Amino acid sequence: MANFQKGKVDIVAVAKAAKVSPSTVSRTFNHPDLVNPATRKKINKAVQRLGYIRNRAAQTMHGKRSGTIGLVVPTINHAIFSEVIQAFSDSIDKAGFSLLLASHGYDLDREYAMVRKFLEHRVDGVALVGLEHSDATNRLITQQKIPALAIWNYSEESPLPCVGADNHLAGRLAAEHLLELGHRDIGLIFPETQGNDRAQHRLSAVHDALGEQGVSVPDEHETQAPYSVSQAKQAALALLTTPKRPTALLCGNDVIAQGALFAAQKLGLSVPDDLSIIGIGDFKGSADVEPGLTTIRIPAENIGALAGEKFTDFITSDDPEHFSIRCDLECVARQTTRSLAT
Amino acid sequence: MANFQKGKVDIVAVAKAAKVSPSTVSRTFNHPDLVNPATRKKINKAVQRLGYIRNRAAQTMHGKRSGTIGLVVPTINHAIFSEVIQAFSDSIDKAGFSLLLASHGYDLDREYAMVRKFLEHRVDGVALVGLEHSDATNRLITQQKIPALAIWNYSEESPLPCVGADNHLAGRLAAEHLLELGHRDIGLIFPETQGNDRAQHRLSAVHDALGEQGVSVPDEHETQAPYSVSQAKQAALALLTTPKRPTALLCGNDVIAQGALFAAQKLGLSVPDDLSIIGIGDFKGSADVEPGLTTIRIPAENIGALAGEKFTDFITSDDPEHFSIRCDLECVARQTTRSLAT
DNA sequence: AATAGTATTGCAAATGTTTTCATAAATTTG
DNA sequence: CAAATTTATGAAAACATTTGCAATACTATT
Repeated sequence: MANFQKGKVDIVAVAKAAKVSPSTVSRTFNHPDLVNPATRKKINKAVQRLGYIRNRAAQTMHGKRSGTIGLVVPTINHAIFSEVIQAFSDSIDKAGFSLLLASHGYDLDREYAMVRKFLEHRVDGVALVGLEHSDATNRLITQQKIPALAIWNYSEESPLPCVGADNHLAGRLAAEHLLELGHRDIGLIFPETQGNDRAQHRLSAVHDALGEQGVSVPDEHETQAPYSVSQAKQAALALLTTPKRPTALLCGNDVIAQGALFAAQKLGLSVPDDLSIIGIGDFKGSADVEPGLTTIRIPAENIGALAGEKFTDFITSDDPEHFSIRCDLECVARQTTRSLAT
Repeated sequence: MANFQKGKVDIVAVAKAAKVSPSTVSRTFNHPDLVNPATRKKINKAVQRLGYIRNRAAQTMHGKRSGTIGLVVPTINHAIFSEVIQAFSDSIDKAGFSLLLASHGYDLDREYAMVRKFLEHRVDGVALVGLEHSDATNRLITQQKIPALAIWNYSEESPLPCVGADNHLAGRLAAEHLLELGHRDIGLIFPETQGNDRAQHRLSAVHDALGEQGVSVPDEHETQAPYSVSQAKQAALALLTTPKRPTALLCGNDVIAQGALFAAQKLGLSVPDDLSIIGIGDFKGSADVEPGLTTIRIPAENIGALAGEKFTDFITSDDPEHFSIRCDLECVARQTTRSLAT
């Protein structure tokens, strides 16, 4: 039972089955208050019986919203972003939107391609991670007048509305924490900053903060590692076996910090007695490592949820007003850092 | 420059600008070989100048594929699935498809709702995680004749084509590894199995394998924890402080195993000397923990990539043929397990 | 009971594309 | 050079909806 013969079930099939006009069926969905309750019941029964499912493509063509939001992230499978995606997804789902997701692997040209693809699907908005995008992308967004949003980063100068944290501040907080604890020989492990403004902002702020206290980082104590525990571990192993080992490691994010922690353990160094380690991010799990990782907490869930909420508001509002939100950062001192002053 | 006045740019605007008919513009996109190269050039120039972007909604309405595939996962932000999502996304992207993503938090009714939502968007296929779905979902899929695929699990009896690993086997392999090492007092930490056939299959296979060797697990050595490092750590702490501590812990997955590892470290137990720990999954990072986690490797990337490839093939093929693929498992012995036989 | 509303429904046009069919132009063939 | 192909283009119908407008039926008012 259900699903009539082979034919497609569209709104006119339903109309026929309920002995009304297609317009009335359409109205039952879109303006139920305009149709007689009795008729509505008939129609719903027909819908049920035929297994009719609305066709958003047809609606979209008509100028209605598509009900989709495109999100383009650097990568999906790094703890960093998967939390934001989850929160964002849940949040827009509440407002009835579906998520189109794509990743570009830190390649801004691919990011452009993804945004284009989403525009073909007539998404109601595009959310991007970070503030650094190709000119082509920016042009595309303004030209097509598509609602756009930058997630994860916050900056006053952002051309796009944004919801996120100030990465300069994140870097500064991390540096200041170590400085306060008396560290002067500080090693730095950051990812490639090209096309990654998060990392870039953090790193430059770290240098600024250290510089203000007259601390400089020798070249052999500053190294690069991608956001991968194993590669960060390798990089940290190299750094920690240089002649004059630093007393603290400041890492571009928690994944790297975790790698550094494992490297230290591998070398038999006691953390935090022989070496302090601080990360940035406070990802799921950072609290649970042994010892618990000291880090600058970036509220990923908050950011994702807030971004989704504000963005859908923006999209559905008649007179949308611009917004940008700076989410608060916090230094979470756990067990991987300690004061040198003893 | 570019973007003419305020008006919408559609295919007829382009046609007008290039002084051809809309049909020709459409053909330029869909069957370029049928149109004169000179005309094509004119049209492309017009497209460029007007900033025209094709409208897939209109195409879809016409019966063309929407170019989207819906993927419904339990959660996005657990390492378990984020890797599969990443690989699947990349894989279908190569075939020109976009990913609609949703999560249901292990609630099969929400899964149904998500699938429905995707059908409204006229996705070209739906991929689900696992083999256990609500009747409503199964009915919906067959009724609507939508290509569907189960990812992550493999089973002969699956009503849906599937690409994944045999979780029974995974559980069995883990149990056998511990048995071979001589362990008889084995603790089990698994997530709630309700609505999670992966966990359920693994757990029942573990019991079977242990039972075959006459090993049984006392109630106080079998506990539940969700896929969360911190909660697993709590559960493990409780389990490890029972009067007669087991010599080995078999964990439902690597996240739990990692939590167990941290718990052991917190209690001052040496792994693997005082306690062996084995996980299931081999997630990113499992190799890098200190000590490296012994686990049953489930090739998430492979599964995601293969699933995407086969599924898009299936969808685009004229005479699609059914497929199901069982991905190989492997016991990766690292440093968290050791033999009791000394 | 006639008038003015109001509630309910249907008709038809519009949305942006693709594709079939027909036509015109160019090219090949005998 | 005429006939037969082939190539290139356009006209129009079709796809599944929504919505403004018009028509009808019903209710309330005097």
